[in-house]
Amino acid sequence: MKVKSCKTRDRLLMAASRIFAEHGFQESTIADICEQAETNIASVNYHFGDKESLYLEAWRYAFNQELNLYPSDGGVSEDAPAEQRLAGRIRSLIARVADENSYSFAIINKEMAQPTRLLADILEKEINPQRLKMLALLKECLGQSATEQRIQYCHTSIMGQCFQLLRLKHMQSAKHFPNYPSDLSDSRAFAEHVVQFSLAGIQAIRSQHLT
Amino acid sequence: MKVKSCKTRDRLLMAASRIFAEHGFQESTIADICEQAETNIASVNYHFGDKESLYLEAWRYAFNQELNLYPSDGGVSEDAPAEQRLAGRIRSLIARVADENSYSFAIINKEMAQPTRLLADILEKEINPQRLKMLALLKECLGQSATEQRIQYCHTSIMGQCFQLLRLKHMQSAKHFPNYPSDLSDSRAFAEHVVQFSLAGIQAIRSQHLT
DNA sequence: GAACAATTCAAATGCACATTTGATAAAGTT
DNA sequence: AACTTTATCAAATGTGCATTTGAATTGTTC
Repeated sequence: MKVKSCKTRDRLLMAASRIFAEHGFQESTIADICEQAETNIASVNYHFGDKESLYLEAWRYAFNQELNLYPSDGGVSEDAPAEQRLAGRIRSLIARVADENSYSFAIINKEMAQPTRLLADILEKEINPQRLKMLALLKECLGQSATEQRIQYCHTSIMGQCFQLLRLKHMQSAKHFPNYPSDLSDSRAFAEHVVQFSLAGIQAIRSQHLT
Repeated sequence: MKVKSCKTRDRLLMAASRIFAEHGFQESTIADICEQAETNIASVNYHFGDKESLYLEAWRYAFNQELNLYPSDGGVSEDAPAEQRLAGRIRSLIARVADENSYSFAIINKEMAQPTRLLADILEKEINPQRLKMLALLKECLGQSATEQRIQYCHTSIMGQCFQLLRLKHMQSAKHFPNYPSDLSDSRAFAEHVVQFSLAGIQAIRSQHLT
C-alpha cells in the first residue's frame, strides 16, 4: 500500500509544481491544485501533511525530472576546452528554462522575487553545486589573473540572461506586457545568442587583464 | 483641502511603495502599511478607495521620484556616439536598481514574477518609451544589418543583467541563498562590468554580421 | 468473506485580512 | 459662532482559504 497510492500522490505533485510555478506559493490555493489533480482537498493533508510540505516535494519532483531530461553539462565531454563546456552548460540551462513542462526554475524565479524561505535548504543543497561548477569554468575561461569579483560578475551576467528568458516567457503567457519580443519560441536561437554574447564578454575581460 | 491632507496620504504612499516592493501586492497587508505610515487602516479606503488603487499610486509615486534622481540617459549628451549613450543608460538603470530607496523596479520585478495585471497599463505607458529608446540605440550599435531578433536578444541580455542585480540584492537581504556574491554593494563596479561585458557582446555580433 | 488498514471524500472549523460603517475630530467657509 | 467639508479612528462585517474531522470507500491479508 505505497504502490497504488501513488496515483493521487503523483497527480498532486504534477498539478502542484505546475500551479506553484505559475502563481507562487502564497497565491496558489490548495483547492485549485486539488481540482487540477482531480482529487479532494483533504488529500493534501493526507499525503503531505500541509501545503508547505507539498511545495517542497513538488519542487524536488520537478527538478529531478528536468535533470533527467537535460543533463546539466549539456552533453559536452569533460575533456573539451572550458569555453565549450561553458557553452554546454548555458545551452542546457536555457533548454530547461525554456521547456514548457519545466517548472523548477519558474518556482525558483518566484522564490527570488518573494522568498518564502521554505526552499532555502533544498536549494542550497541542489543548486549550489551547479553554481560552483559554473564558477570554476568561468575562472578557467577568464584566466588566473581574474579576481573573485570578476568571476561573480560574469556569473551574474550569464544567469541574468537565462532568467530573463524565463520572465519574458512568463510575462508573455500572462499577456502582462503587451508588445514584447515576438519569437522567444526559438529558445535554441536565444541560447546561441547568449553563448556568443557571453563568450565575447568574457574574452574582452580576459584580454583586458593581460594588459 | 487638498493641501493639508497630503500628510497622511504621502506617508501612506511612502510606506506602501516600500512594502509592496518588499512583499509584492498580495502578500502585503493594509494593516502593515498603515502601521508603518502611522495611521489607521481605514485611511486607505478614504484616500485611495481600495488596496489596488493604493498600489497603482504608490508605484507612480516611486517611479517619478527615481526618475528625478537619475535621468534615464545617464547624463550623456545626445551627440555622443551610440556606445556612449548606451553605456549611460545602463549605468542609470543600474543606479536606480541598486538604490536602497528605489522601489519601482523592485515592484516591477515582483510583477514579472507574479503579474497582477494591475500595472499593465501604467507600465505600458511609462516603461515602453524607455525600452524603445534602448532598442534604437542597440540598432545603431549593432549596425544596419542586424535583424530585429538580434536587437531584441541583445536587449534581453542587457536587461537580464540589470534585473539580476535586483534579485541578488533582494535575495541577500532576505538571506535566502546563504552564500551568494559578497560585494554587490559596489553597484558602480558592477555597472562598469555590465557595460564592458555587453559592449563586447555587441561588438562580436556586429563584426560577425560583416563577414 | 471477515477484519483491518489505506485512501478518498463532503462538510465543518478557524483564522487572516480587505473592506465597510458610523462615530468623532479637525479644518474651512459663511 | 453655526455650519459644512475633510480627515481619522475603533470596531464590525464578510470572504477566502488552510486545515481538521469523521464518515464512506477501496484495497489487502488471513
